[in-house]
Amino acid sequence: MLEIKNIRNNKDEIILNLSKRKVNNIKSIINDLIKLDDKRKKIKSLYDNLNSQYNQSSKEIGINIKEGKNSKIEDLKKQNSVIKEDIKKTTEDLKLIEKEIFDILTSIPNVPYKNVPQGNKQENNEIVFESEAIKIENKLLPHWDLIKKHKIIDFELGNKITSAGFPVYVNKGAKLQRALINYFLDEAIKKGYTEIQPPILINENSAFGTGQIPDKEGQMYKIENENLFLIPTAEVPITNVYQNTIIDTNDIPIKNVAYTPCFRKEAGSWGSHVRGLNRLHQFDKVEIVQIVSPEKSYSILDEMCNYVEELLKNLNLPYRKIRLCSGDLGFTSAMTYDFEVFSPGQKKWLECSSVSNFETYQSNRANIKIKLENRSKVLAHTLNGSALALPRILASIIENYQSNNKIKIPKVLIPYTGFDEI
RNA sequence: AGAGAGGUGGCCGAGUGGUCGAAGGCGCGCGCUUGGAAAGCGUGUAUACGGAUUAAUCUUCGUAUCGAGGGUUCGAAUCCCUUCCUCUCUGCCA
Repeated sequence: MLEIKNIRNNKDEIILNLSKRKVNNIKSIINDLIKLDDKRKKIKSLYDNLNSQYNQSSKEIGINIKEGKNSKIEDLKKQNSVIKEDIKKTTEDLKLIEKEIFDILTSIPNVPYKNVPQGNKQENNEIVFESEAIKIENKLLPHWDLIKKHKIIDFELGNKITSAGFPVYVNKGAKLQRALINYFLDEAIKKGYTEIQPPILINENSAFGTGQIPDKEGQMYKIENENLFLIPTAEVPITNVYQNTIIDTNDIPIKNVAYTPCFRKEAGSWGSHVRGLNRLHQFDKVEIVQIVSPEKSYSILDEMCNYVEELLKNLNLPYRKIRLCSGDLGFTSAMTYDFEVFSPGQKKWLECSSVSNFETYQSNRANIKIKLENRSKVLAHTLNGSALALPRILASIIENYQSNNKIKIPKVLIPYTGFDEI
């Protein structure tokens, strides 16, 4: 959620950058918002003054009771009963306008960073890097055929015990999955991230804090009668660990990593692009999260991207790095890089990581601040990235490492799998 | 799940209707002291919003907040209701 103060101070810049997104009438929305806020300030002043008067009278009544001046007391009480009516009315007005402002603020997406390319189409995304040596051989099988052939993932079994989109990893498939998780966790720890094992159910407050609700509520599985959601990503619990905290500047940056399963309804998804491991309702992901000071967040975004790239290089998978255009940018993100691995069996790119800077959009909702040396507090910048999401990495490994009747295991994973081929 | 107890500032803890945003202690910051440190002394130490001030921070005044929400009262940390959470005992269970 944007800060109203920031909107007031940098109105033109915000309108300019927000208009890169497909938000209708952004200029008039912002202008109306500022008018509403002006009104709010006036009402707040009135409210404060009335309460001040009321408190003063109440104090005087107390003093008069002690001194036994009964005649004055009745006058003061009468006076207060009049003020009380005004306070009631003003309180209602204040609540109403605060709600109105809040609703507008939560409906505005994050402001794209200045160097986010503008556009609403896929081709407006900027390919920052693309691996060369990509195998395009017709004999290469898609991963769903290889999976069946080698019996490492069973989709029908998942259908039986749950429903579509919940595969069962079997035998070496399960071991490979576990190897990837451990490898990703260990690498992140080497880079200074602290491992966290969070709950995979979150409450409404946490879902609001990172921006899943109200915007993406329909994408999450909700637990009936509990007001809890299954996490769509570890970003939610990990970032919300710091909700309502003021972090000392010496404890910045905060770097956390977590492995969790992730659950997404993916409502409206259908067709060939959901085949095999391409899109699942439950999948595993290792997520890195940083909470940093505002002036450093973009260099940290680069640092996180470099880390993700390093993983992809170590796995020796063809990949590309994409700077998302304004139209593809997530609601809460100011700037996002996507990483895609190549699937030679499908002859297409698969998104396997998304690294984003949310600037203060999440920290304003979740109330995460940094206390600076001079005792002032600023909203922190939050960032997160998949490092990495498993299924498409797995698909890419299976397809890229296929040969004859085998699938080789990437070198870096062998210590984790204990076998070098499937 | 049943019975009981309880939720107060970074932490501990006092406060059962009146000037209480809250005693006292610990911790931490700053200053004095010291060759340096400890001790000692002094002083400061919540958050949000609004006003004044500022480039901004700081500062200052006002308002709100003692788990959350509502109620009683001129006045609520204190009384009442609802709700969430924690602890102890009993039950169940990986």
